Amino acid sequence: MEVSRRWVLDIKRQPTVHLVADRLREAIIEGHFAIGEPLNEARLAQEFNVSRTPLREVFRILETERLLSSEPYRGVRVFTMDDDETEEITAFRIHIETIALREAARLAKEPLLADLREVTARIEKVVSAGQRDLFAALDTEFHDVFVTHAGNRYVGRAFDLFRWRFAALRHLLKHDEQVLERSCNGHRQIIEMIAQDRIDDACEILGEHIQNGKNRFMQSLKEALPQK
Amino acid sequence: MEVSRRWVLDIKRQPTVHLVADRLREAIIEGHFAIGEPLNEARLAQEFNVSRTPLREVFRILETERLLSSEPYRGVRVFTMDDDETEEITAFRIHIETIALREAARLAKEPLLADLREVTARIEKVVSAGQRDLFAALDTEFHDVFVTHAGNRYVGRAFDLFRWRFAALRHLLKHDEQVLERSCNGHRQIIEMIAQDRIDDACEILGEHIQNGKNRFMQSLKEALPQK
DNA sequence: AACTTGCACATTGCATACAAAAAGTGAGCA
DNA sequence: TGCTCACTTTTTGTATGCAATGTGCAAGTT
Repeated sequence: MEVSRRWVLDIKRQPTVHLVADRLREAIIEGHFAIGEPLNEARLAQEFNVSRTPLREVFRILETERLLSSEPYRGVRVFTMDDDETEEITAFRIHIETIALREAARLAKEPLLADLREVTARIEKVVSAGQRDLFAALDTEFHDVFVTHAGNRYVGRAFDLFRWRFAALRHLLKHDEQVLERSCNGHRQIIEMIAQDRIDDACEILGEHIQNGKNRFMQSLKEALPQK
Repeated sequence: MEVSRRWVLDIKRQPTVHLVADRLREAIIEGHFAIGEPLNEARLAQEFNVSRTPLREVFRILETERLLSSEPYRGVRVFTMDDDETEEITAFRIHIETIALREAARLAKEPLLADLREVTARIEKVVSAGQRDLFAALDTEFHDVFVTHAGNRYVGRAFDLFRWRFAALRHLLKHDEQVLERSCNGHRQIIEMIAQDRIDDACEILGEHIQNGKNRFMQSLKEALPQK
């Protein structure tokens, strides 16, 4: 059995479905489509230089990930979120991130703190340089740190239930100086609380931090959805 | 808008992908395939009386739901779980069900209790009749009650991350009288604690209840996986 | 004018055909 | 026996064509 050298050959061609799925997911996250925008199979297939068959498989994947929604014989469109869902996703996000924070602090406190500080340093550099457009991506990174140290794949998958949506929506947000400053403050406080083993306090602040973003999201969503 | 009579026309044909996806998912859950069993596209398509094209879309859906895993050019197979994953899924399940219990008790205590009691009554009837094979499905129902009353779609989706797997695996479990009795006891205690607004205690018992099942699952999985 | 009806066109759903990769087979050889 | 290598068979991956469904528009009716 030639399994021993398998890794050598792993440059092998990936089926187009994976490639296209990754590219389309990224395109959605990067905001290249509007919220709720319908996607035309034939046209999109042509743009990706593939046939409709693999593209349809991609649609089913992203549909299951809830980045797309579909109706029979009417095609797929980019996800949307109403106010109810925004409330629910926020409540859920607080739950999951709290779990991740607690687990990460319990299992790997020092690596966690190191990574949080590293990301925070980059954030502050960006903020003080006035590059507000870069903030959102880094903020996402900050929150990702908790999951990566929580050491539980299912927590990661639960995270994925909202991560893509927030990633996609963050392009709608406008950050002013005040918001950025408050957000950075939150990050600093969370790190401090973890360092002092005041985990309950850290979770409390994390929850408020997430909650703070919610209303701004809801506002941005309304502006992005003129329909009805 | 003619939405008022929409139900009249709702007999319209569902695309086969949905139908096949539901049937295949159910087949996996009902244990018609072995853990890790490879699925042959052409053969399965023939059995479902569809072509390979829609079946492949179904594969992508169930793959994203993690009921199937796939390797390029080597097809898909039914999921498996190693010990690590069993640990992680159990820890995660406790987290999510605890969240669901708390939210349900907060938002809809009385309907929650009513449903829990109703399911419990059916469970006890089945147990006292010695129909042990029906127990697992009803136990799943018991746990579902928390989610349905938690009023948060994302909690439901997080639940789905492990629900299908447990549903599929429960067919591997053998229940003896003692285990069933202990399980019923757990249910009764949980209901009692919720009724008395002792939510922390209820969560504690729920956690132990779930944890109890873990080792039996791990044992059953080992027996079902002779490979290596 | 508002509201249906019929029809052409656009788009999705599915089956088939072909291409590409993996798995199986067996002869040849040490 | 155990190994390699060429070849065949099987299986997966992708493209194309046709059928089924939805959409838009214009003519006809009240």
